[in-house]
Amino acid sequence: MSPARTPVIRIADLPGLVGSTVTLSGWVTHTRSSGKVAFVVMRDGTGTLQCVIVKTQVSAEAWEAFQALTLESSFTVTGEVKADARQVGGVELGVTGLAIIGPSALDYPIQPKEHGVDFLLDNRHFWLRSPRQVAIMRIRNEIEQAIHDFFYERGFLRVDTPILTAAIGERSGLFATEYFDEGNAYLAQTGQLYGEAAAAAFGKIYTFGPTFRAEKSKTRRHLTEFWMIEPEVAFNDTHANMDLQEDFVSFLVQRVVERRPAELKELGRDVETLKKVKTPFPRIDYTDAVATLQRKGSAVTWGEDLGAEDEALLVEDYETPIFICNYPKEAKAFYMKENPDDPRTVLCDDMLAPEGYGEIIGGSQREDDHDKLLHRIHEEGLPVEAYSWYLDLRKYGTFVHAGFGLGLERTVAWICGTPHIRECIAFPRMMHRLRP
RNA sequence: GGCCGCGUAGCUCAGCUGGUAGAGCAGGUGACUGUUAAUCACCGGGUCACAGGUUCGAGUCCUGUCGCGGUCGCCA
Repeated sequence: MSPARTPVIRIADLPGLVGSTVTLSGWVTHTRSSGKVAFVVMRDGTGTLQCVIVKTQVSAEAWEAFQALTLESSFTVTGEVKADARQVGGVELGVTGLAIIGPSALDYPIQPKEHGVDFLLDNRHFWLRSPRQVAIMRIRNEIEQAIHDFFYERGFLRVDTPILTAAIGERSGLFATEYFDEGNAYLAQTGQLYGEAAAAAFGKIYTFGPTFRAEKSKTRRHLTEFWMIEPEVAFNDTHANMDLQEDFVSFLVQRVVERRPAELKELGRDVETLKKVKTPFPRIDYTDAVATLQRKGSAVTWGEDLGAEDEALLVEDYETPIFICNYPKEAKAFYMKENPDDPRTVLCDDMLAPEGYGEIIGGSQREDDHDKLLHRIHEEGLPVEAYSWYLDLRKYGTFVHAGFGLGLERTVAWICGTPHIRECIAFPRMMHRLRP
């Protein structure tokens, strides 16, 4: 036998409850007092609510409880829901009772004023409570859900690939840790190679997980721990791969535009700009891109990877993301398939987001020829033993296949219009930031 | 790692060609019956990152150290 329970009411529920008396719990974001009338702004994660307390209409205990409320104290309040056009949700609460749950010490670090980003990140556990951060996290959540919906509806299988791996993947920095008698284990930089094995088992797969890069990158586009989504599709070539990428990214953007207008407004994001993100996205051959860049005054020469400045120059003429395809072999990873039309290049693409947000996707058709792949592994000086199972995929029923990796935080940053990627994950990990 | 910049009150910052520490916000006390980062009055609050140097005198100039940020490279 369990006792009768009343459902918990949240601030977001209140517009439908005008005229009724409700009890809510939450935290203080702000208090104001004019002597005998006082105002407390409560937040509960679903919204904010102004609670109006008139001294002559509440008990002495409730009035004293109000007096003792400090910023971020948790409290329970009872009152009548009243329509009030001046309020954000269109309602306020005429308080009849108020009790403190947990008082908040007077030195709560985040005040209703401007703070520096570094200070805010030191207090990330509190910063997350602010309306802007709540909006970013809700949009991130919307994007994550949309990713799962997109692939589920298309018959993809989600595969969770290992985070602890033997050295495999790309050449960039690895985080190492001792692993029993097996020597070092490394935190995964990509699930792709496992994704390729899974694609041969299930046809269409995607991974969704954390990845780790130990480079000492100090830019607004880098984290040491970030979340990556890596689809891999059997029998897709590089063209089908780009079709999937543009369908995917435009789906994510339109989903946020449709379902999260309030959050975009909170962030001051221009929705019209996002609405322009429709397929097809321009596909620019690397060789043509270099020519364009040289015409624009860049010093790049054929064979070099494109720098951040070059990418910005290319993107400035477009309102959608663009693809840069078929880079020189030397600039790209060993597993990318040689371009049969120009063996100096590989069948790959980078998707560059507009407005200077940079690369959000890197993709390629994979090398499916056993001997060519083995040759590339030798060329890169990689340990062949570590890749034996990966080579086996080409030995036992090799298959044309392609895939890509989407950086979640970069995508969230672009869609939200945030200046820095570090606001786009709850607890960012960077070179100089391991806590909170 | 290269280059550029920053470090002054709990927070955001000002502090000129060197002259002995400031504002706003936050906090405390009081006033106010409709405020939206309310307003008004009063109050407390500092090893000017650290260590040297120049100088009669250094927050300010010089050197070094530490910490941090931006940018580039690496990539998503």
